[in-house]
Amino acid sequence: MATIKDVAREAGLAVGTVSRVLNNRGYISESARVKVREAMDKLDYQPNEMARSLQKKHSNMIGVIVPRIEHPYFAKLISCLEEAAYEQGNRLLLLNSKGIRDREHEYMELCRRNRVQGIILCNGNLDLERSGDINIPVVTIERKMEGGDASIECNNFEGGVLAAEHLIEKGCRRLLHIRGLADINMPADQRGEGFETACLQHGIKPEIIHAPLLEYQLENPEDFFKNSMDRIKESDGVFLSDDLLAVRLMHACWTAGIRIPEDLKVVGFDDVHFSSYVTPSLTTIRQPLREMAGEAIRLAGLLNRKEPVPKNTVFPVKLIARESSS
Amino acid sequence: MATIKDVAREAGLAVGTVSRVLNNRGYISESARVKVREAMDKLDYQPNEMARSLQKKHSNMIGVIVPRIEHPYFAKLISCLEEAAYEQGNRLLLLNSKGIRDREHEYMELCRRNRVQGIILCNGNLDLERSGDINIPVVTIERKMEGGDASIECNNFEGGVLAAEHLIEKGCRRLLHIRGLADINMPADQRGEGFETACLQHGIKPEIIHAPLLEYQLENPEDFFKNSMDRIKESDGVFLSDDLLAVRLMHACWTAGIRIPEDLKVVGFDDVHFSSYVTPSLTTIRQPLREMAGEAIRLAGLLNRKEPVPKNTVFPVKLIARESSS
DNA sequence: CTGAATATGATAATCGATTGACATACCATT
DNA sequence: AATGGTATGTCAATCGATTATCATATTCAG
Repeated sequence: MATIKDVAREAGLAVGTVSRVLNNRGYISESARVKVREAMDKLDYQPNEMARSLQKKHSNMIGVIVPRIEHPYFAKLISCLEEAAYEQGNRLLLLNSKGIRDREHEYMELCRRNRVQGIILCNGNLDLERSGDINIPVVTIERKMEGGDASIECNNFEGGVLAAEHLIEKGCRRLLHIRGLADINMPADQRGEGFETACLQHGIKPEIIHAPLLEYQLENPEDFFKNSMDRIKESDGVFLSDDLLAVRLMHACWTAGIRIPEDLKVVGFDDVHFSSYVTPSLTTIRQPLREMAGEAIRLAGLLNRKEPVPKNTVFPVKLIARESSS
Repeated sequence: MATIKDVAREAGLAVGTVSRVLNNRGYISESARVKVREAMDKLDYQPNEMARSLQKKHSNMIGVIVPRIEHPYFAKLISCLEEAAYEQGNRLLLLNSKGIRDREHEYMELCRRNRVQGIILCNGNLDLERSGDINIPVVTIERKMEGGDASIECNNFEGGVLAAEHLIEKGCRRLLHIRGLADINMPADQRGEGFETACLQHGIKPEIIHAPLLEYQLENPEDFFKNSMDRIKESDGVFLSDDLLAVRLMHACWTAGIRIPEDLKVVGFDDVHFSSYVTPSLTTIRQPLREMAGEAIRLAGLLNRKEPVPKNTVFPVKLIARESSS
């Protein structure tokens, strides 16, 4: 493949001049620009990013570590991150930790080996002390981590409040909250807190069911709903901590003959891809993922340039009313 | 960050020896190995992959270009690709073309700039001639491309046949096929061919509706199903060219009071994440994505080493019977 | 006409690792 | 004692770009 020297020779210019054209630095005449561009086209030249990164001491990549690519929430998040990275001239090095601690740690080191500009860490389980000495900016999304440089989350508490108020407004009085049980303290736990708080303010004491999750999914959906069905039947409005859980509940209700929304109104959280087209379509709390992803990438860039950034940014959420609570 | 020289100094060895330990090449004593490992740990050394890639003339990355990350089919595919890449020591450079021709082409060049080992091209629209002179292996998945070095697909035709036979076996006689209309000739078109062929063999002439797609999704679902509802009502079994389409059909049927599976049996294609838990759960044709992804990564590696590979590999499909056709 | 601004060339160092050539040891065998 | 395998050191080139320095040449304004 052609190198910058080939381009210089072809254009009849010095290597330094070509480099200045490429990086738009110093004095360059229009004629030089044209000559370089023509030579590049003729030789089908693409600058070697490896060499550039080596010289610049960092690549143009951003490492993204998620626990599950296929999960619709993460799929959406990755999509937003890719778009944001593209806009800011960065690339995504996508790494799937599968919630495996060792894998997550291994991927952090891999990011260092590749001299990424920053690491976006989504949820996951990484313990703090092991990654304390990483000298690459770490931005977390929807996850607490003391070792991180910046964290981004949505207003989970407010989301719970919105869900409660919506259900109450729709006439529900026997409220239930089903929350996924993660192994460490996550910002998402605040969803339930907000829900409870709002319920109590309206004089309602909600039921709460903890659902054991494995890699962000129910371990055994059939058993879980079978065991919980009595309590579900006693309620007329339920808020689930994520849309995946909500859709599974709706399926269990369909099987059990509980009609949604007539018998039971359902509100989820996240507003993932399928939420708008499942049957019935799902009322949910939407996280502004596009904005959150954009901010994460932006902060990673700022941190890379040693500029100060806010330690924690909270984005507003919005209730999207659909059929499941109409 | 520590360099190989620092490690050599710390271990009291020469740079060459350290390099040989790192790359497991030539003669190395156990004591040298230990000393190097200890020095690496002490200095928290991570080899600079940029420097390595520059020297080796290719990175350890594989570029993956998809038209939509968030689409559940691609999310699953990306997940499988990441896993396969991990197993073979490669990383994923994830690029979302959004079906935009220029973006896809831009991303191909970006892959060249990053000296990726290979490019996995999923569906998408890239025209052939523009990428003919790419000197990086290109493996396509579910997509025809003359310029590609290898293509991988599932047995789409057979999938259509399985769908038809399943519906007929379940007692359906008024069969319908709704297919997404892509702008170029894709392997997925064979799904409909297989369906038709099998129907005709059983003496049934299926109805066919073409659904206009935009970026692998219905442009206007409400209008589409409103306009098609009469023909849908006349049938008792429908095969859709993908699960996303199938779920939207099920929603439209729910709205229109058509019961699934009692009034209409539904079969989709792909077996994406939600297919097993939507209401009702969706009978579908499963592509062996894990195997297809593994093969794609494997072929990219072989091609990179100039080894011969099969030009086209077709994987078997399997019908997964669920509630929507029971 | 002179000095400043503009434009480019030539050259070399640098980023961090790989690799090969060559030299030099220390062991075992035979 | 000679031979050959094992283990390592030294040194230098290389990958492809960036960047700084210094030199040179042109152009233009005052």
